[in-house]
Amino acid sequence: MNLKELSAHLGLSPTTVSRALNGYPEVSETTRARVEKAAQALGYSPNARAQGLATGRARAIGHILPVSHQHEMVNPIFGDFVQGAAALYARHGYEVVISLVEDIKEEAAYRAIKARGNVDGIIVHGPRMADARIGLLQELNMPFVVHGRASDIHTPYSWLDTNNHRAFRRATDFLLDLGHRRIGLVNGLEFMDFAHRRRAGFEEALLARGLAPDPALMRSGEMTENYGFASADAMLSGAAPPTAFLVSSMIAAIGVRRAIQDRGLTMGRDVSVITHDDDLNYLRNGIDVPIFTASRSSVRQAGRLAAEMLMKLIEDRGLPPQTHLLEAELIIGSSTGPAPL
Amino acid sequence: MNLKELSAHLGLSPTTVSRALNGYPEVSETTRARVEKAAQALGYSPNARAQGLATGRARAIGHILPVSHQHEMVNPIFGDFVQGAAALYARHGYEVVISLVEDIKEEAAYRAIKARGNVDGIIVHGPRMADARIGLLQELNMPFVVHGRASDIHTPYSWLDTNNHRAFRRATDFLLDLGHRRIGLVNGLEFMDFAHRRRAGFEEALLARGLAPDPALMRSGEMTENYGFASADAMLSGAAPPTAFLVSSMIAAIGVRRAIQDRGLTMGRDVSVITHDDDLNYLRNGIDVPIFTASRSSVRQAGRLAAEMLMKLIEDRGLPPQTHLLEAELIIGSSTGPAPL
DNA sequence: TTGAAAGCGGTACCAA
DNA sequence: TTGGTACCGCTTTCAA
Repeated sequence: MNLKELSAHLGLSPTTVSRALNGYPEVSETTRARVEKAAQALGYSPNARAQGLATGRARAIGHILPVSHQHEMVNPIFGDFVQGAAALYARHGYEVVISLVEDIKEEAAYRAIKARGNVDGIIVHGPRMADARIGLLQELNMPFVVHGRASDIHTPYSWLDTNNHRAFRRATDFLLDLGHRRIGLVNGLEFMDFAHRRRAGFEEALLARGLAPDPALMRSGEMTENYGFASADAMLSGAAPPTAFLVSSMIAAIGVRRAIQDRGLTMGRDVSVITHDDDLNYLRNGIDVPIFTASRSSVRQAGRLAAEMLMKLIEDRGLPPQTHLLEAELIIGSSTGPAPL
Repeated sequence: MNLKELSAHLGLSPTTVSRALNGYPEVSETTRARVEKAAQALGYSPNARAQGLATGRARAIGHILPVSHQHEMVNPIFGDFVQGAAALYARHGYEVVISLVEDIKEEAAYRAIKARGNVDGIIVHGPRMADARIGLLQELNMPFVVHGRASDIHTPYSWLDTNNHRAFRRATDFLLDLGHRRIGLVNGLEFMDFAHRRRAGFEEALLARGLAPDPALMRSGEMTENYGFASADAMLSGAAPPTAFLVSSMIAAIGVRRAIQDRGLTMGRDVSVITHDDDLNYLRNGIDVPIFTASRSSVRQAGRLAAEMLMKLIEDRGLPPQTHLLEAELIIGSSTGPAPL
């Protein structure tokens, strides 16, 4: 059932039927009612491609996942983020299109996405410090919102981020307040913007107490369990091992905890661990780590916010860049908690 | 840059340029080379909507997530599944379109998806026992692959599933072999097909040893942490509490373990827990549960397989239904393991 | 208030 | 081997 058939069925022109269905004012109310009833009854839905071709709008948002050859950056929070966003898009009649883009072919890929024309806007995931995608999308005049930020880019653009700096500043302060002086940082890849900010927050807290960050206690890498294990193991076998760890990812934290256990040390007594990027459920389960929340529900919430921002930008192209900074919570109600020294 | 402009630039007709770019044999090699070079240089990419309108093919696959008003069925494995699938689609030039569909409006939504025409095929997630979507999609002549199965549907259709029955049969046997006789089943909603099959496997194992399934030790519900807690707590406070739990989801298992701990019982000594739907990482971390794998990587693998099946169906409409049954592994190498009685 | 007709950017048939 | 032309299904000007 397409527009032509529907209009023939009604004895009207396609023009009138289109206008009736799209809420144009010049259609008589009786006609509109008749058209809407018939459309409903016959199960007519406009063909999105034809509509898009005629209007130049796709009514779809692209979510771009960078995939890298160097490191397998499967982002575990992506699913929740998209789920939150999709719920909002659906309410506004937008679809979600997901593309995996290899970082090598990035520029060509974005240009092709623009040319292919099946999205009206883009959510950029996993920004690097000096992410070339931002300038590129601006040049292409494609509306976009970055989930995260790019510290080295100084032109204004729309983003939404958690306050990684403050979260790690507070987490470090918390450990320092407990008396810890040698804290190991197991961080993500530091060309990723979030990892950079986390490290900055960590160092700021140390410096504020007159402590010099010790390079031997700071690691950066792709956040796998093995990376967490290797990092913690190396630090623990050093001359002056840490009494606490601040870990940028729950997955890496698993490795860190394994390294601690393998040495016969006791979590929460000999060594403490605080981690980010996690779900509160783990906490309630009595695992002895306080957690900076990037809980599943908070990630969905971020997705919803990002969707809202982007749709606003698409529908009002004159809008200035939108930004939003979410605060991470430090949860301390764990069963044992990090050990004071 | 569109086809018309490109062809004008080359002094050729749009027809010829289109043929050159799409690999038609009747174009001379010199022309093709010239066209391809120019397209590359000028950054031409065909407009997907126009192409789709002309060909009737969208080069996109829809992933439909049912959202329910009764229960918040956010599927935690969805992200990984889509990630696996998307990697395969990308290789074949397909995009992924995600739609959230409310179960109430299901029929209308699927008809609209068909009519809108921006996907060539659909992956159905979260099938129920007698899932109406299967008949509907067949009626609509829309290629589809179900992730899971629908036991009450007997017409042939394409699906890909893990062997839930066998996984739970084996898990139960394992506990029975260790001497457990009172095993609590904390299952998903049993109108969901996977939960039904898991229960069947559980009961089969009991019956095979002449044990009658005890309704007091079997629960069905949406798999949240609180549900796991409430279920386990109720069972443990019963007249004859279970000595082991078989739990259909890691999230619910967290609640189960909390209930055990709250009673002062020790996991892996007083009460054992086996769970499904989990990541091996937890195991390696020494948590004392053996696990039926639906690990993140295995879910991605399932996504890849489903994508492959669906693209085959789309490209060869005459193909008979494709099916694929994945076996879940029982991993027993945990640090403590379930306690023998 | 309604309709005819010209696109939107491609593809594919038919003719040359 | 190449080009002209109709058409995919809808929107939107312009005219009636």
